[in-house]
Amino acid sequence: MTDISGDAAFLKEYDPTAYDRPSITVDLVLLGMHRGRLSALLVRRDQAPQAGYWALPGGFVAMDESLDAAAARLLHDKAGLDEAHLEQLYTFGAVDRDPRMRVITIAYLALLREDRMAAAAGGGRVTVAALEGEAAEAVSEDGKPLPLAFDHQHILALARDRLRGKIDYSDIAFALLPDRFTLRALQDVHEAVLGTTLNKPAFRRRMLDRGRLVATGMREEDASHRPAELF
Amino acid sequence: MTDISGDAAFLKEYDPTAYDRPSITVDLVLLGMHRGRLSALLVRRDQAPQAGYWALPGGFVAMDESLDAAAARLLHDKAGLDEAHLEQLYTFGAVDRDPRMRVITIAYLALLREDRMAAAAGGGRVTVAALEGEAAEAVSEDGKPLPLAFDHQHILALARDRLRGKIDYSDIAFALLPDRFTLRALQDVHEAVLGTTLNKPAFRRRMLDRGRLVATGMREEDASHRPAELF
DNA sequence: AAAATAGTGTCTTTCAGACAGTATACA
DNA sequence: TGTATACTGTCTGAAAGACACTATTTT
Repeated sequence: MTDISGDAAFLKEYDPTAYDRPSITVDLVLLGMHRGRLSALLVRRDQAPQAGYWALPGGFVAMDESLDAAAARLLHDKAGLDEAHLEQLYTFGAVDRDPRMRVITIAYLALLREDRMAAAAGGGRVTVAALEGEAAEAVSEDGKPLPLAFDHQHILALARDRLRGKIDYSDIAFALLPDRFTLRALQDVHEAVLGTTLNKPAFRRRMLDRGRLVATGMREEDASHRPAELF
Repeated sequence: MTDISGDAAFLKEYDPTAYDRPSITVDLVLLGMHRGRLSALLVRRDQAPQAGYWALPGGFVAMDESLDAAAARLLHDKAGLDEAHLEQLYTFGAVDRDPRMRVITIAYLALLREDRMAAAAGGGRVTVAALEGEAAEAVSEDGKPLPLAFDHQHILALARDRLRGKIDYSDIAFALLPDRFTLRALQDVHEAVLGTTLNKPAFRRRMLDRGRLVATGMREEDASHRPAELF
């Protein structure tokens, strides 16, 4: 053992064009609230492999753009959004994950506000699927399970798990809500993401003690009572 | 907006060989305890760009191996190890991170036991560097800072942060210790990783209550008292 | 007035930090 | 016997869950 080093630096000096190289894509997991549930934006494939299956929107990485830039470009092109929480999720590189050729994809997690999700819901090849159960299975609005292409079901589950892991120590929940929202709405988002039910007073205390929320004096306009609004 | 889909599926039907593609490598961040401090294994570059600088061991991903397989192969070739904690860390894809060509690297975090770190320490082009401070700067055994090649300093810092984030809710600390160890040794590892000092009774309680440790009746052989051994 | 939901007060449990104490090895 | 370290008991304070209560709107 301890044969460290040796040939890597050597190989790196070779003419790069002499090697076969995998194709590199970026896939986006666009998550947001829709009809009270955590949902994802999916595109129906209409081409050769896995036609009819649903896939994450994605595209190739250009030679002159970084991975983050490629993800931002795709977010703009596919969802018309320039501002959204966007973070790298995980890189998937199984040899046969795409039957046509070797494709390595860097998955990005993007969080959308509810109105953006609703705006995209209508289109024919685009759908908004609720994520259900431990495997984050995609389910259409009328309750039917949607079959996912390639390893995208797996990617979806990982994105949901990442969101679950980060939601209660980071600010990402705010990315799923409009500028002003009620504490009840914030708690609904947490509950939908975690798939649990939370204690109301404890939730209020935690959120307010954290100091990230700012009370606007304004009230909600609706049926029953009216809550103070917060950043 | 909502122009989702459209050209990505279209592009994917093109002949893949028609596109330029980045080179794909896997880099390993090999972390372990050494002389009581969290340390990393580094290799000195002796070739053209950044010769003399220190780098993470790495290599190209073959067309017929997955990313995980490539990381495992590199771990075997470079450190002679077949069993170690190995997990994907992050993918780095800045356009100019390597001056020679476009290289995207998938960084993996590998955790080594202390004896493995010590075994590798001797070699000429290989060193074991302690990680210091907020930026996880690499420092040689005689206290000199080691300049890192490319964006490897950044990768190192991210690996250390990942370790910090996971150490107290996962079992990864055990990957840094031999099969049997004392609670004091386990606490030392936690403190070295976190860069803090921990409360002893509270630490004991947490670890024992977790139920992952199993007491062997055996005792340490040393100077003062002797602790029960675990896991 | 009734219903519904926002918002609060308080009790209890849990758990971490702090500190002091006891136990067992070696010199 | 003295020193060093493993190990434990207990107090205190912070925070979460549970539950009941008050407040303010609409119908």
